[in-house]
Amino acid sequence: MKIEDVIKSTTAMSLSKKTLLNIMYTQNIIAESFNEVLKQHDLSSEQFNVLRILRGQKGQPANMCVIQERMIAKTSNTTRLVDKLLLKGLVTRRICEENRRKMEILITERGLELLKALDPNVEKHEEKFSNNLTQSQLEELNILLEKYRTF
Amino acid sequence: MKIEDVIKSTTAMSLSKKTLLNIMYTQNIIAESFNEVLKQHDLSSEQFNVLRILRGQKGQPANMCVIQERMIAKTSNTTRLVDKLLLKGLVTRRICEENRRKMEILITERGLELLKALDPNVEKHEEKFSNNLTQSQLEELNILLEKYRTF
DNA sequence: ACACAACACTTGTACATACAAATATAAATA
DNA sequence: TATTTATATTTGTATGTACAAGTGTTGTGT
Repeated sequence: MKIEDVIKSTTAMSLSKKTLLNIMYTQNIIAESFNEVLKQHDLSSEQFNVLRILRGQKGQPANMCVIQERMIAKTSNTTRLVDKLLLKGLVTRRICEENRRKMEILITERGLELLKALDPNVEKHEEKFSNNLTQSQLEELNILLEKYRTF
Repeated sequence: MKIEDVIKSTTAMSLSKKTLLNIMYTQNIIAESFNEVLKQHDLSSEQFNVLRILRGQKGQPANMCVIQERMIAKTSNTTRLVDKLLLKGLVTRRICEENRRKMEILITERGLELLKALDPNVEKHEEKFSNNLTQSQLEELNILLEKYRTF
């Protein structure tokens, strides 16, 4: 479906605007699909993101700054996301003794199990969109997006 | 900046995942830039979107369904967005007499003036990102995104 | 040692989203 | 006509985001 049809635009629009809307809308479609995957496990995509980062630490605790800088949405409120994960028993949080300003966040066994259960569906979700493009088209898309961002 | 550096990824990831993250992140950058443009006028991007749709009606009232289906984020809560715009005097709302279930939303003179004042900045915002790509690269990007969405 | 800035994180408030349930009106059907 | 179904919109609750202000801890300069 062309982006013009998506927003039922009647008048012509510039290529710049069209491209921008196309990216915004595509992200929206991806996000909705991802939420669908996570819904059955009562997890938001942002909570999943935090868990994914913590698993990547491989046993090492992560403090709030580290989580923050690895998030895709850099302005997420990490404190509140971790609060929610704590309530669900998916992470632990304790004060870092070397620097009492910092927090040490760790993913629990239960958190790891949840991610493991989600893995196949997450992968399916990621590949679903790429299926209609060849490897070189995907590479081209990545290059174009990266260029688009650098102004 | 490559997407791997953005999320400080240490391990390799599939091209599918990389592409998906690239789109998500690019949207985030666009959204932040747009908020910057709107902030000085105390408008959120979603509120702007509603106003933009209403201007497109060219004097014809729009009901909630029409607004909803033209939004980029299809799950926005239109009622509350219109509530906010009403408080600011940027739109009017009245019950449609032909079908009392429907609402007739119209942009006010003040709303039109606000959009007019924003137009140059919005256009600058849209073109800022496209500047590093040629026309044919932009067209290619649009084609790839559209393909990416259709699975 | 003391004052002060910098850092790491939390909290408050307003706004927006996601989803389900509720309300009101119109259309369809028996 | 009465009942049911569909349509259009609103409302409630939980979650997340944006931004600014607040709290506690550490580092720096005098």
